[in-house]
Amino acid sequence: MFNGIGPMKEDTRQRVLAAANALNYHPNAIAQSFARRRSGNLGVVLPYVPKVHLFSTYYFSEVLSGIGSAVREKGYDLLLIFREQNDSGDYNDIFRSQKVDGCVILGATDTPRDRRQLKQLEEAGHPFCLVNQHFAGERFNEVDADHAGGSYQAVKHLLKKGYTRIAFLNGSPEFSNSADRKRGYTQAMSEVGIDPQRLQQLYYEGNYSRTSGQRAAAAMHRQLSEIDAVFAANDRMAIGLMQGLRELGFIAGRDLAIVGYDDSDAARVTDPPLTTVAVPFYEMGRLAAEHLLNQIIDDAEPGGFRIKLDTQLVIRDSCRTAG
Amino acid sequence: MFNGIGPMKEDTRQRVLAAANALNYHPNAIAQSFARRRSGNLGVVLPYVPKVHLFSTYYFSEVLSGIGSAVREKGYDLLLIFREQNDSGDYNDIFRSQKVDGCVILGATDTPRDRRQLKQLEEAGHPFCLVNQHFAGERFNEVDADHAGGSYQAVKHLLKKGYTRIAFLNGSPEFSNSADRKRGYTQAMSEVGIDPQRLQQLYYEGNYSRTSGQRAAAAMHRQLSEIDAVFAANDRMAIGLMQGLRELGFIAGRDLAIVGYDDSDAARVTDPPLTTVAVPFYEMGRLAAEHLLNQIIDDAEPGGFRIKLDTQLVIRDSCRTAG
DNA sequence: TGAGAAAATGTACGCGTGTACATAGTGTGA
DNA sequence: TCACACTATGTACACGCGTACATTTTCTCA
Repeated sequence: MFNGIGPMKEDTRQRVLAAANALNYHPNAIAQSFARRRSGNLGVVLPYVPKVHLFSTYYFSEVLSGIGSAVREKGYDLLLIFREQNDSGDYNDIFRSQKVDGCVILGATDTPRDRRQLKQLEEAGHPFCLVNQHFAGERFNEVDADHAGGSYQAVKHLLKKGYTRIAFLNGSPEFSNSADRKRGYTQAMSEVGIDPQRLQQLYYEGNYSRTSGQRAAAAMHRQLSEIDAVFAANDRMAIGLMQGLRELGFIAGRDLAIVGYDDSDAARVTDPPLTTVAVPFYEMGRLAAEHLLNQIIDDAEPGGFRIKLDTQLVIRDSCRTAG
Repeated sequence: MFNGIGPMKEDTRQRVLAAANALNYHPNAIAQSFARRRSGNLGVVLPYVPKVHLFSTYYFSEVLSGIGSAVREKGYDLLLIFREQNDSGDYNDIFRSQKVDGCVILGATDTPRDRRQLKQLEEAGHPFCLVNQHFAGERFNEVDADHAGGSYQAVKHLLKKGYTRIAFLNGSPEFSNSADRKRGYTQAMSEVGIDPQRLQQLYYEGNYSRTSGQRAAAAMHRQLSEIDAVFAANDRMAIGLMQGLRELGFIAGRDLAIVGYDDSDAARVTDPPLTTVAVPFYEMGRLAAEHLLNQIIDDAEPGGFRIKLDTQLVIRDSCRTAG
């Protein structure tokens, strides 16, 4: 009735609208969904660990806002789906009940399990899009950021300032962007002739949490004489690291340089303010939802889409030591 | 068919289940919603200012996680609804399309406009619950925290440490919790005999953003000789204030004491760490969704519910000056 | 063993919309 | 003016499930 298919006499149109108004008629979205066999919902999948709240609030809320903005413009609604890690159920469950027409997936990991499940989704023809995650060898829809480039910039900056003994505190390796950052770091370091074996000594690993950064401080402390800078894979770890080191008597920005990653709100409020790499999370969410909905609604983007946005170094005081 | 109404022979039950499995049958959630005239969705309304991302990430993501946890347990889904401030459309629009059976409303303001719209919702019989907001004189469902008490504790703590010239940096007055905090502050100050007129001189107002805290620093600077402590209505403003003051040469925790509010992640990472008031946001979200769903699903809680949780002072270094 | 009650199962209809198709209307050119 | 094409409007059915109610079976107690 209001589907706008076929032209209509303007007069009739007005009369109907008036009547609808008079009767206080409002189309029932569920009945519409039912009839056109489409939910009008876009799912957003978030990793969910019971009791542990979102591990990176900044990242998720930015992406979510971006998705929300795109979704609103397309007249879709946004269904939030928390996915438990231990879930025996796979991504397909999300689509089974047909409550969503497509999914933006956040926090997918490049593990055999997730890979398999995503492949199943693809084979079942369910539209989805990965954000901030790249699956090499697959043709999944994805919106990623150039983390290799961002890391390269960050490390290059440290090198330019004269630091050479640059440790790398990476996050969980199951995320593709961890590998990306490692690549950027390695490239920058290799270019100035630092050999791979040395790089191994400079490598630390956390899990992107502040606590893991703090823990790394202790480990780093043992070889602190051989380190004059640290590049951390996200701001939270960088901040934890700063705190941990401070407790051991080492001040970031004075005794050694620290660079973070994400340019989260927190990076501005630390002491000293954190040099970091800005990632356009909002825009990434927006683009992911936009393109995915194009695909769903208009059958556009037949080949799918793989977008990679630029990152940008933001220089603050945490890398301004004597060096 | 699978509604579980009426008993069934166990044998039949098994056979049907087996068949369903064999045919890879999955009930269609939309058809179910349609038939039982219930969406199975709980809406969560977030204030949305285009281009400006969520103004208090910590608060929203905590509440959202809590809601998510309750919703999951009840077999409901979570529909995110961004509400533009200038929206001519009212809260009723959310229910018109019947995509949600109820709503948790975040960031409602105690303004005539919002009040009127909420009253309309109530009259229309649409279940909803306010979080972190109290409407005096109404019987709306709500889950609030004891902000008057929290503020009272905070200020009392400062007084006990010997500070008496305590300024109050409040947030936007249209939120009821701003008034609550003011009340707690005023009570604590009055109890030690500080007269109302003096309190007016000590009153500042921001809008809960970090920038507004930073701006307040300039204003405060003019009468800094008469201030030895500041109680800020949230952490973000407290942090902005600390930064602003630092630029003017005044260090929190050394030259004057600062207490924030929320116990957000950021409070732990500032220098010095921020004394603040912890609010159980996660629990609040959880309770709101839980009780609201009880009301919706089981017709429970006939009189509605009004819950108020305790807050707790968390003492860190930002209020440890000479005082 | 039979009648009546209770439990189990089967059946048909309705929910509110989209859509394909049938029908009525309008316009154009010979 | 008639035939034809094209456009506007009207109609009926399907979507996949819940549910009320009709029907059949089982059970109970006399």
